[in-house]
Amino acid sequence: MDNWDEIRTAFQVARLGTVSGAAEALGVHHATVIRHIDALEGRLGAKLFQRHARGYTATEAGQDLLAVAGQTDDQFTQLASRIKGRGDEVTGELIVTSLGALSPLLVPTIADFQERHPDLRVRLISDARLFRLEYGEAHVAIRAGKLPDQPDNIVQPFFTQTLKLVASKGYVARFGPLSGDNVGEHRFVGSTDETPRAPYFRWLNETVPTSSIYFRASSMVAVKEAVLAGVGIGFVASWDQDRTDDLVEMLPPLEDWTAKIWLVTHMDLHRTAKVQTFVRHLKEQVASWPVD
Amino acid sequence: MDNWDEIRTAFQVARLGTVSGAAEALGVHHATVIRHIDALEGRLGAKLFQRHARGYTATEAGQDLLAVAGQTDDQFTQLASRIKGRGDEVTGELIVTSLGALSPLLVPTIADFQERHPDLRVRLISDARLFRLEYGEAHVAIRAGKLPDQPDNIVQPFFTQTLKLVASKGYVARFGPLSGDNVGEHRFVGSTDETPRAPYFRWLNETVPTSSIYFRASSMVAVKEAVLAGVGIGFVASWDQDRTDDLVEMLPPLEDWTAKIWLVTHMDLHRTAKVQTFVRHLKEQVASWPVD
DNA sequence: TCGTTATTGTTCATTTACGCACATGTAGCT
DNA sequence: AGCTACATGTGCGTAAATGAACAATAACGA
Repeated sequence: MDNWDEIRTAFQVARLGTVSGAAEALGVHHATVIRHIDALEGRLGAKLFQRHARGYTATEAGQDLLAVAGQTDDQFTQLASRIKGRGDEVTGELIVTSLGALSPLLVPTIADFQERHPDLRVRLISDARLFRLEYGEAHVAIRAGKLPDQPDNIVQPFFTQTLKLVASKGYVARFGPLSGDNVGEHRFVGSTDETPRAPYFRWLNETVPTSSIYFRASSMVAVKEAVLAGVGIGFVASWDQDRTDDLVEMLPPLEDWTAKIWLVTHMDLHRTAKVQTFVRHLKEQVASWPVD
Repeated sequence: MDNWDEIRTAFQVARLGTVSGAAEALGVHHATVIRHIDALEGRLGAKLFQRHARGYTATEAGQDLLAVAGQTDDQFTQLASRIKGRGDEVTGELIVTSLGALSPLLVPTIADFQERHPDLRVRLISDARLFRLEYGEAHVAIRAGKLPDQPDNIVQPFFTQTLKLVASKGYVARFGPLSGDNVGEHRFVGSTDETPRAPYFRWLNETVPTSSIYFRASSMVAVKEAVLAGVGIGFVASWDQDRTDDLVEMLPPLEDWTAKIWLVTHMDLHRTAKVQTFVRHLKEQVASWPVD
């Protein structure tokens, strides 16, 4: 049963009773309708209609087709309106992938968004591996660093995160302050990555001898916990430092210690209302984030 | 949502995940598949798939289409097998139109046929007006006289009915026998039709003065009843005369008093198993009819 | 790291399907 | 009877959809 268009043509003929009427309804020439019917009947090896001067009368097979194709027509019409409508409404599932460290900022914002759109189910995923927007793994990604130029991705600046080199009060009480010439006497918390992309970790690698890095973690959450535990001196986002009064700044901030955070969407989904609305909401809410 | 073929193409892409796979499944070139998808998405104003090097991933809209078109595909497949299969089985409805007078012979034969095919519903219709096979009003028609040459009708001889000019015993006791020269003294039963097509009624019109026809009826059933009631002399089928011993033959049979009975089917339905089986059954059973 | 394979995407020639015009036939109405 | 309106059916030229070939890119494995 290949060629669904011929079924659709036969459906209109069965429904209207004439080739001419079906042709008008379908917006094609009546010769085309006749050809479709002939081809379909030939392929099925059965007559769908009895032909006469007043029109086409459906046989039992034709009436069967009428019933089946009628349902199909309804379902396709509903499908089309669903698809057309879905682009304008914020429902279904929204998949956001983000740096795990941003969760404390992101989750309340998402919760607020969900408050405004109760029908929206949200999945917030954070993982070591990169989720690929072009495979449909997520609708919106929040990423750091300048991304490899994925041509189908739409990248826009979200905010700039300032990091501070901090340590716990307990650490300072034990090891003292940090200055330009006593680096070797201090303990640091760094990244597990040998060649980190983040500029502050690269600054750490260049400035601090490997032997002074006593703790390595793969996530910024773990880094912060290590610093809080007094393991050593490490980088913590400025907004994250503000959430506790146990962390003291060990050096004045440098230019390199800023991380641009990007908002990434896939081209195909970017203009949908769901993504658009969420992105707009993120940009509005970021103004109230303590990130500058 | 016009162009169901594009939906079918999109369905295969959503199902298989790649354009190439869909193209192979559909038996078309992959360029065609891409064009269908692009056209469909353009018309819907929404993306059905996210394109990447590994294939096409269905968006929510594409998954919706996959579900709907999957059902459609199943239904169409079932429809096709039903239509193909239906031609080979004797089920559903069989509509037979016949001369009302033949019912006593026809009904037992149809009942026997129905015994062999229990799933068959039968409608036997007899009416003054002609039921038209080309409008699907009946599958099989049993008709008398040579029909106007309907090109789409398949006409085959069924049997030849011999009529006899008879009267009731009561009539004979009262009016005496009929001979060539006492026609004017007798009473006759004729047709309501001014110019009857049946040759025996035309013989009656030519031989008997109009004033001698005391009873006119439109159906042969009524004619027979009138004759039985002693109203006059009339034509009754020979097999019908045999069913009672109250009717006596008034004149020896003439050549003109035979009526050819035809079996008529429509071209489009003639080769279906239902019609074929029924026609074969009729021809087998007519041998046991008392019509010669 | 470099082929290999399996994808998508684009251009151009060709086939196929379409629309047009005309013929034909039927039903209904004056 | 004849006229009108509406239906199916058919041949032909054209436009649109298709297929083939090629390009490009990404994932995979040795």
